[in-house]
Amino acid sequence: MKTAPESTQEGILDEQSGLPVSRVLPAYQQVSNQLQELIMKGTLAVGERLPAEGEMALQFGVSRSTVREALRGLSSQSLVHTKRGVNGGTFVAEPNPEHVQTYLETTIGLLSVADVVSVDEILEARELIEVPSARLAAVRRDEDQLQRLKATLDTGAEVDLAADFEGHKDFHVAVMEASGNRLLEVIARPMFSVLRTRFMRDRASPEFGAAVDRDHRDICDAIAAGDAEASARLMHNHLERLRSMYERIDRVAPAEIDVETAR
Amino acid sequence: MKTAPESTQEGILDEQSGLPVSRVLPAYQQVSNQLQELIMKGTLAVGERLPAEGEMALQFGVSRSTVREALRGLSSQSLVHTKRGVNGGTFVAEPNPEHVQTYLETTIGLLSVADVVSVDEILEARELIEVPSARLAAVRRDEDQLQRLKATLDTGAEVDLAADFEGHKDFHVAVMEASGNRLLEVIARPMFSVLRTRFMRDRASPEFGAAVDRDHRDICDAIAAGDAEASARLMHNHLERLRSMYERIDRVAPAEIDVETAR
DNA sequence: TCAGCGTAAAGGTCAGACACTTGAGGGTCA
DNA sequence: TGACCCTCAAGTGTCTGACCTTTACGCTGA
Repeated sequence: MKTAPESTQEGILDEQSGLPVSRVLPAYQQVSNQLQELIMKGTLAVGERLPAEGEMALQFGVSRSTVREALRGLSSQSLVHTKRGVNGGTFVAEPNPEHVQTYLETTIGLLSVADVVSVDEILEARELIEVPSARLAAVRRDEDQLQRLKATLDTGAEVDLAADFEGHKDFHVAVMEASGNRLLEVIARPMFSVLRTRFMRDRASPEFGAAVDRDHRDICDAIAAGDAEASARLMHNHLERLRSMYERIDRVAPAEIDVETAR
Repeated sequence: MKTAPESTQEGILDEQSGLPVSRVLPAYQQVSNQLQELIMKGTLAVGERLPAEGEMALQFGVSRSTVREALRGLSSQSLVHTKRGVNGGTFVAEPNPEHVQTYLETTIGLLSVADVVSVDEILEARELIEVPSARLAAVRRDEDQLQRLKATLDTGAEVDLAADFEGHKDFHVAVMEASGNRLLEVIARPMFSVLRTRFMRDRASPEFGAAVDRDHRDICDAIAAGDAEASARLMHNHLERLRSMYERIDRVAPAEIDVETAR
């Protein structure tokens, strides 16, 4: 009988009619988990060097390959990074917002194409973050940030569509930098990128580009003037304009997009 | 001379006084990058099975270990998952918001302890997201969501401190669920968790706990009534109360925390 | 019909070897 | 003395080939 007591096992039947045990994990998982915990708890400090792969293999009682698989997982989460050569090794990585942004960009992108989150949700989230950002920027921006913000407008004769989109992004990034909250930037930037790559194929009309540009200048002026409410309001209007374009794109062929029809 | 022409190389000197080349990447990196791109482009569809490790090794012209290291990286980003046994293999994972939350939780936690982002910034970002969430929830919540929201308040006689914190979290999560924007939830939940683990050691006074509870009930009522502005306002006040406690904790010994002194 | 068992495909793990990278230290020559 | 080069060694990167473990599927026999 397979259903024999399995007596002295510490397990007791729980209410799910299964034993209160957890699934066996592969060795590389366990190694990875342990290391991650050490890093999170600060037992392994930022910048600290982990033992060499071979040494860790001994300590964990596994082969070097297993340790390496664990390390690959951690390094792809940017928790550690490795260096070759003498004095090389595996080091606890310093947390870097850019890594988070890269990760979020790919993930939100996937969530979007898989329709787990809709474009509408992204737009809404973006608005929730960017409107207050503009408000904060008006109050907090220093001279440097203001200059950088203005610089994103200096496209002048540039009418290249791709460059336009770039400038568009730069402007919004600059606003969030000026808001003085890096976390907001980390979160919002990936949303741009996703929207951008999702709609990049579509070419907005020159009129639309001009309208966007005008919006940007108005917002910039409001921020320069330190007018928080105007900044927020203008940013809101601007994002509404963009939203209507995106919605239009989702319904009709790209070529038909126009600032007029998008209303 | 080592500085010989290296003539026919396609490289031309760029303005950075370096060749326009990119750093040589380890094989596992290249494999990982290629696979990631295929997944992002949709060439490998969600749920699709990748070739067996040995087969990929042949196709990429590397050893199986190298392929495995690449796969570990992808799987720790939840881009793929593996199954053993017959009909096992590596499959393109379906995007799952929970994975993102887990990742963000660890990362924001690290950014916080490393002081790359301050607690203030997290609090501010949280407020920016949660206040509008409450406003949206008031308008959009369906009956189910409202019930779940109310359920988080039914702690009754429970005065357990840890459970209190749990309930606290559940309430806020329920509000964001009711807001109808999953992306917001994905972003905001990790922020709770970070704040929570960062301050869990500190025991707020019973008076403070009671005040929090009262806030929650008021917000819940406003949402139930569909009063968007009241919901937003109450949520704002609530978060201000929490903020003042956190700030207080950052300055004084945990034991001294009190709803009165926190003002 | 169905329980049980064998089988084979695929991932998981290991041991050992060699290649490649790179800083450090020492030696050489001007 | 100082600049340059060479060698060495530590450590990661990669490969090979073997064996273990898991698990769906299909066969077999009651």
